[in-house]
Amino acid sequence: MAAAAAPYARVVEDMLKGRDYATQLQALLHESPEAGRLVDQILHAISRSIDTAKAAAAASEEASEVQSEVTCAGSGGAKRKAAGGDKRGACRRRTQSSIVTKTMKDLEDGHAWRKYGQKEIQNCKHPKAYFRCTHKYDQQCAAQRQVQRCGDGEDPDAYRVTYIGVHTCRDPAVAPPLVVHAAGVADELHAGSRLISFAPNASAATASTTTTGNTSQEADQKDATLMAGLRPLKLEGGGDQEEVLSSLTPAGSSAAAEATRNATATPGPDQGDVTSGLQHCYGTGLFDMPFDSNYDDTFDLDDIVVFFDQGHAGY
DNA sequence: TTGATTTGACCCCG
DNA sequence: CGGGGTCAAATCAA
Repeated sequence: MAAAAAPYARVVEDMLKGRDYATQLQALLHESPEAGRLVDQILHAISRSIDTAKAAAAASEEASEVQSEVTCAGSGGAKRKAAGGDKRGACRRRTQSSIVTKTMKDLEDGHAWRKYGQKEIQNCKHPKAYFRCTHKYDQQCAAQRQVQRCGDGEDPDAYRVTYIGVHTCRDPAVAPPLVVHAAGVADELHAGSRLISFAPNASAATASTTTTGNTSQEADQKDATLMAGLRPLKLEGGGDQEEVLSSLTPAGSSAAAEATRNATATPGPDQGDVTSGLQHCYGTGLFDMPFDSNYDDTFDLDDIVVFFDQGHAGY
C-alpha cells in the first residue's frame, strides 16, 4: 500500500511547501489585516488539503485492513437477510487500527457523535454507551467511541471513554477559523494542520492536564447540560487522564465530552450515566485538536503512518 | 417532518 | 453458552 500512499505523500510535500510560502507571505503582510486574513484563509485551505491527502494516504495504507471489515459488513448484511427476517447486530469484527482509552470528566471533543447503542456490562454499575461518528455514512468516517461511567472507583464522576478508529470526516458544521494562530504559536508548518484528532500527545498530556477541577456538582450540571443538547467545546479538556490502553496507538484522540440527553423520556436504568449525545464542535474549525495539547495540533504524515502501523500491530 | 435517541433483538467470539 | 457490540424499529424532540 505504500505504493498507493506515495503520491499522497508527494502532494502533502508540495502542499507543505505552499503553506510555508504562504506563512512567509503572511509575515510580510503584517500591516494589512485584510491581506492577513486572506493569507490565513489560504493557509487553511492548504491545510485542509494536506489533511485530506494525509487521510487519503492513511486510508490507502489501511485499505487492506478495512477491506475485511467491509467484506464482513456486506456479507453480514446479506447473511442476515438470508437468514430471514430481522437479524441484527451481525458482523462486528473490529479491524480498527486505533484504540485509545481515556478517563475524563468532561465529555467533549470536537466531533458530532451519534449514539447507536447502550449496554449493561457485567460487573459494571453503569451501562456502556456506543457512539459512532455522525458522518459515518456520508463521509465514511470510521471513528467510534464507547463511553462508560467509571462508577464508584476513585472518581465516580469520571467517564471512561474509548476511542476506536480515526476521524476521517470533516464536519461541515465546523467553520474554518479566521484566526487560529493563537498565542502566536501557530506559525509553523502545522499552523493550520487540523483534522484527524488522534494526534499523539502523550507528552502534551503531561504538560497540560490538570486544568479543570470539576467538582461533582459541576459534573452533575454538566450532565444536565449535556443532556440538553449541543454544547460548545472547550479545548482544555481539563483534568482528563489519558491512558493509551489497549493499544499501542499513541493516538490521543480528542477529548471527549459528550452530550447526554437521554434523561428526557427514558426511564431506562441508570440515567445520568453515559448517554447519548450529539455534540458538535465548537466552531473554530480546529478540527480535531488533541484536547489536552494546547497548541499541539501538529499532525504530520509521519504521525499517521506510525499511528496506523502501530494500530495494525495491535489489532 | 426530519433527525437523533432508546431499546430490545440479534449475532459473533471467546 | 454468555458477554459484548451492532442493528433497526419505535419513540422522542426540535
